[in-house]
Amino acid sequence: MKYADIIVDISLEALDRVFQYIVPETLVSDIQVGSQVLVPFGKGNRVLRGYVIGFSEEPEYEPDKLKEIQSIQKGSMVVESQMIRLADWMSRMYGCTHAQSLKTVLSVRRKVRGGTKKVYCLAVSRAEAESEMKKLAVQPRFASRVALLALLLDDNEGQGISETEMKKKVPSPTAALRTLVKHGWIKVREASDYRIPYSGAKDGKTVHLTLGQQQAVEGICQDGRMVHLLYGVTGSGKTEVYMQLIQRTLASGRQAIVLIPEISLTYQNIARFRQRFGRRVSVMNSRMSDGERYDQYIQAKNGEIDIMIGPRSALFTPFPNLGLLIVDEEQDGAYKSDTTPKYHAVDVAIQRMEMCGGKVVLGSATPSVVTYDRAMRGIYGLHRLEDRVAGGPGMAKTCVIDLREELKQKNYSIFSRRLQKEMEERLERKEQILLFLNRRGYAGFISCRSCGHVIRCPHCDISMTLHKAEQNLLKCHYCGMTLPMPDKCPECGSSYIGAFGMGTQKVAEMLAKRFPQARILRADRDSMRRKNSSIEVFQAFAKGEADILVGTQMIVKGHDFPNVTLVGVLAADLSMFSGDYMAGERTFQLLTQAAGRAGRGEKPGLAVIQTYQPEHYAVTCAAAQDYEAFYRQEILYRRLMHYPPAGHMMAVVVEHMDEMMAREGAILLAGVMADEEIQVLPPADGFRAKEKDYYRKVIYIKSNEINGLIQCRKRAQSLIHSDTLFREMNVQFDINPMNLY
DNA sequence: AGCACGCCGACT
DNA sequence: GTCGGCGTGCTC
Repeated sequence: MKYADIIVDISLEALDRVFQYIVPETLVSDIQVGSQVLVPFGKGNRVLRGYVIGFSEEPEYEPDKLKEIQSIQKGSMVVESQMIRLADWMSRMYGCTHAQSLKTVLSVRRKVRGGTKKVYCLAVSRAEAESEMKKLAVQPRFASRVALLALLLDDNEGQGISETEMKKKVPSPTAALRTLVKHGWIKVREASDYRIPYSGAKDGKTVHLTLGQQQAVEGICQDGRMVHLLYGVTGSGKTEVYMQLIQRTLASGRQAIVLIPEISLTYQNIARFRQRFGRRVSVMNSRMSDGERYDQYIQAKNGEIDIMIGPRSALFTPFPNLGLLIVDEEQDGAYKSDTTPKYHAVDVAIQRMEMCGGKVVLGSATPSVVTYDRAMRGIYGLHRLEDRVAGGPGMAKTCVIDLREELKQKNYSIFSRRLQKEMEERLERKEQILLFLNRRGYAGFISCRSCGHVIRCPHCDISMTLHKAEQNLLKCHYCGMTLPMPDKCPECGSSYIGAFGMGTQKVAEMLAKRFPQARILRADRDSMRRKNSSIEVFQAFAKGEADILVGTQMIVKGHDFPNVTLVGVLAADLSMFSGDYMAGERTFQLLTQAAGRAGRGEKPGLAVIQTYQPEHYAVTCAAAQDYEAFYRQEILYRRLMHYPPAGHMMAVVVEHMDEMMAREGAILLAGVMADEEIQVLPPADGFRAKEKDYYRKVIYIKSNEINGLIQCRKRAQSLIHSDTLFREMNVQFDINPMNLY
């Protein structure tokens, strides 16, 4: 006997779980995951729409209570079916439950369905209602009805009251509402709360593509491969290529999704999309409420829009015939979800398009090593936009400053002499300066100020981090290896060795001391707590209300500042030794982006990169703006160490209130996961070993095949479910992690 | 959400 | 006794 796991009517929160049904013999050959079926449900066996999410051979519920599936909806797979198959894939890939992946993919399930909500209002005149109320008030058993009528008489200004509002004032109004409606005293009305869509006009102007842009568009359309990398520097006109591709997609009756890392980032570009495609475009952002997002999904499903622009979650827009999925700035870390399921938007995008037969276009000026490797191996199509569009900004000059040399020259300041000189010039000429502190992923690594040497784990070849709490031990957080903190540099014997650290606040203070005449603005997490203050600070700086803007990565990803002609990277080392295998890639990307911030206007720009390791390829290649050279170096390291794309990795994060328990759990898990095909590193302390009373152990696993990781995760999960030791334990799995745990 | 079951007070 | 109102809990 075959049984199917089915979820019914996805718009209902209360029914958000799996029900098992018998698959009748006649349907066995037709049914599959994602199939839409009709099933009898509840006491009255009313027929509901359901979706198949899986099968089993054994009943997991009292067999005599199981009902049979009534029928399968034939014909084309509707959007929901596609999305459910996608969720099913995510569950298997990322090891989460169906409930978790369905919540992500179907994203918004509201208490009230369909963008409208039910409200109650009087069906009779106020006078009639009042007399009825007085009649009922004589008997205490009508208390609920009296209260409800009073409520409706009280604040009814014609808009009605929803049941949830009533629940706040009357204990349980459902039954009383039922009788009142039945007797005709009150009625139900559907109140629409559709958002007003954007109503802008198209400009309808024709655009002339450069030769490179034309070749990219034709190449992507004619090439049989599904995934394409559009590789071009900022200002090379990727957006125009996107728009052409979208236009063709729409012309063939299909829809398109454009993913962008963050909404503020490409504000200008969104305006361009709107001008071009008018009201067929919808824009989603991460600050939107579930309700607003739901309305957009409904519009997409109903064919009222055909283009969705937005962050990660826009990936799940239920377009019925999606033909194109663009991921702009595909290397951006924001595409990796930090909550379960920890999916990567690029991978899910590819999976979704495989299911509906469309194309994926990944755009970037500094592609991720994984993506570029696939393009180099011919798995993805590769299209280069070599030239900058005429009239656009020129390339900034770069210069690398060796901070070891500054130390030798007795300059102990955090600003090199060259940077100071350039800053003075800019201040005099009334041009603006960006000072960038790349603290992203920063962990306290140990380096020598004198020779630049950084202490790395002998096994994992990543920089080790200092744990002051434990007698100054150095730890590798991949394999857990520890070393004593040396008092002299093992390379050159200098005693100028120590933890590297610097804060934006400290920089701002030193800046004020050195340049008392300059007006300084700060932009980092701490100074940006208030919701809109980042926009305010950026706008103030753009208007010229300050001379220097000091900040973290947000300033290199922020707006264009045409009057900025100098960008200073205070210590490239901060991101270069962050203690994971992606440190080099991240540094190269940040430095390239920082350099790109200088000279966006007509004036020539300069980027000054300060570092203790000027010979590191992430620095030299970024300074030369040479992505190819960087890739060639980086891929060697990845292959040598079997890091992605040469292999796959999984982080298993184990958290418990008690450190011994966390350790024991991690050891047990590492034990069941071990296998000849894969390499399980010994459990190590997390990068943040303790957080909010929870101790954190991390196990890293490497495997050439992703299936190896999925298999060993399955073994770990069945241990977690069977052993009571894991009851109080929080265990998370992350395939190809991008952050430190 | 919708449906039924069971409890409770009032009424032919 | 039985009828209708009302609260509660379940739906494979």
